[in-house]
Amino acid sequence: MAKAKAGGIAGDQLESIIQRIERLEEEKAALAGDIREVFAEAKGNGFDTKILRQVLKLRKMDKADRQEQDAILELYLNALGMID
Amino acid sequence: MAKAKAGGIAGDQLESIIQRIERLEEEKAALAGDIREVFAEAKGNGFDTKILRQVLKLRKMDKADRQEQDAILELYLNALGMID
Amino acid sequence: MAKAKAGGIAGDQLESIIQRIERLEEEKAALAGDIREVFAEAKGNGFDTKILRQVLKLRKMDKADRQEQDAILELYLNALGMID
Amino acid sequence: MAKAKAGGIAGDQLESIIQRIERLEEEKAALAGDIREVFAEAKGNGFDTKILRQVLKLRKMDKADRQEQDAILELYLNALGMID
DNA sequence: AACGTTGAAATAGTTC
DNA sequence: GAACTATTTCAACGTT
Repeated sequence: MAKAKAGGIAGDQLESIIQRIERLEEEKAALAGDIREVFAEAKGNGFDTKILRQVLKLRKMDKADRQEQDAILELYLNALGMID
Repeated sequence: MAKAKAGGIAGDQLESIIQRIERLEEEKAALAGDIREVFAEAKGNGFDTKILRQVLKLRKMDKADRQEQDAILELYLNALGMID
Repeated sequence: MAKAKAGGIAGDQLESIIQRIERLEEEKAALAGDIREVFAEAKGNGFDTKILRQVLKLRKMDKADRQEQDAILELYLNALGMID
Repeated sequence: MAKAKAGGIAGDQLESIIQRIERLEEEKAALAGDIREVFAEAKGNGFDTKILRQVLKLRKMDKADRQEQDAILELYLNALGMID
């Protein structure tokens, strides 16, 4: 009900939420721009961006894979009553 | 060898590039997390996140095309129980 | 009215497209149901669905990882002028 | 040991479960591919896939809530150049 | 039964 | 402008 009338508290809250998110998204977009620049620079130095992306992707997957391995190990140990 | 760099100086460069990008992506991911938090908080305060996203989207489009603004506004007012 | 000038070729085509997709989606939904059943049955036999899902996920990631590895290898070989 | 099955008969069961699910998921993925093809074909015939998806979505909702139908209809007719 | 989490689907953006 | 990739959105699942 608090939010029933416009211009009320809910209106202020809404405005605040929107602004905070828009601010964060600006920063995020700026970082995306920085990343693009690094790629462009790398390309200028003769690196193949496609390969670069593939390397990055693989490293990310490896990391995720390791985390999965740990998670499943823990899950099994847990199921066997060996931890927790 | 100019094209497909490997080893030596190029190896150092490659490492640097990878690290810089991974660092920037971490920061980007952190911001994405912050944004998620704001949404979660808003939700906790009774806002409908789906509609919030529509509002954000519309505001972004605005610079280019304001046409759907009335529709989304009505949608949001409706969600807030301000109009039937 | 809809197909207003309906009866036109576009109307027929549209109808056909919609129906084909809806049919395929029904089949897809049926498969999703089958999968759910297998999980339920497994659970009934004492298996932990969470672990099951984790195993499935890991197997999928392993496969994807292998594909990535192949892709990057090819990319490198290509960059070195060793294939194609 | 009943809870956390491993080895022997349970191992066979586990393998069977995993295989059945992976098989079903393959079929599901194949259907998703078929659907994508239909969309691609429709696109080739001049249909707007985005609007097609909206139509599908609306038809699905219909059983529960027909409210937005008019809007999407106008949208689609417009896309087909039948109005405005 | 709502909540957060996670996986799939869709859209947007980028590159060639 | 077509294909590919990245991001965002949506829906399902398990959890509390």
